Amino acid sequence: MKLSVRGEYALRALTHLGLYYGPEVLRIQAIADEQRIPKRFLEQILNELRNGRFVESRRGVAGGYRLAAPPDKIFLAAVIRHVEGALAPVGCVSEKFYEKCNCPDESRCALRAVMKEVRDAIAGILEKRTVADLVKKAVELKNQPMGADDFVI
Amino acid sequence: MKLSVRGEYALRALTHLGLYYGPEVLRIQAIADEQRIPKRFLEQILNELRNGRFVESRRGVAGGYRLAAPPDKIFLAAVIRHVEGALAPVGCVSEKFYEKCNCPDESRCALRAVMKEVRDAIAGILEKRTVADLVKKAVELKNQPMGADDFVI
DNA sequence: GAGATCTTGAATGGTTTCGTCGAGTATCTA
DNA sequence: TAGATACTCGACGAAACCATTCAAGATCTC
Repeated sequence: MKLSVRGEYALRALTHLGLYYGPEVLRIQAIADEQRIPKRFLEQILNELRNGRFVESRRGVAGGYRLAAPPDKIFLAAVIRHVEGALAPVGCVSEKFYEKCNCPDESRCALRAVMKEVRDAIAGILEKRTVADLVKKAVELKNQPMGADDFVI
Repeated sequence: MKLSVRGEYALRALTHLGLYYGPEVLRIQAIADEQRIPKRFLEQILNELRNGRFVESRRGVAGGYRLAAPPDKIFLAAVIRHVEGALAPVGCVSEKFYEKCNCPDESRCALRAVMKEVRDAIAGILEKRTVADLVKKAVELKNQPMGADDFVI
């Protein structure tokens, strides 16, 4: 039940932009270098995020991207839905990207109930979390000494 | 963040087998017909479930499949992990199918914390739910009148 | 022994994913 | 105004994956 690489890159790029949130823009090359994301692929992803109004861009010599809203207004659920579609593990319990499944009788599908539970749990987390949370965490982690083992939540 | 069709078919087949749990076996054709799953594909899936010891089989004229354990001992998390791998949305927070990601510094990855939260939520549900829960739900839904609207959890 | 059904390993075609490319457009600076 | 830089758009390609199928063999019951 994987988040796509595209989705992951989108979130990492937004986190990076969140770290530098302000009037200035960051160049794609800079984000790509820092986050080790292929530049041309990142171009495509940022363009899509611009379409979703998560970022805004400026062309030209001093061009680049920046967040289109404050980090605490950009919910992770919205980003993931925009970039890759439903959060729900099966289409028929998706509230925003409903897709009929092929089971014989959807109104009698036992699996649906459990999958709705999973969908609600995922949405419950991602609809609360924002880019600000990621930024805060990134700053925390940046400031902790090297060599720390796996952190715990 | 989709469950694959394979994973879904596996769970539906197990639910069906759970409905008829007992010493007798069900033929693949019967499960396929009832659940509208392509027979040859289902053969492959059941074989994999047999490898994971979720079902057992008997060959020959009276051949077929049945659950290898009581329905309330077959956890959905175990099934999904067997059939399609990690529950976690990103490999680097998977506890059972760890995969390094490509971010620059995993120990400083802000996204990991949120994705671990999501992983824990998904696992929290699926490690509690069993095939017995699906069977119980299936029986409930079967016994309710036609025409009922979307059920609620 | 025939027929029915599982078993194994491989194959196929379509789709998706990840990533790239070329050319165009816009903007800024010298 | 020209050149440089960076965004924008639409398309492309390889690889991987997914959903599904196939052929032949093994097993079991009647």
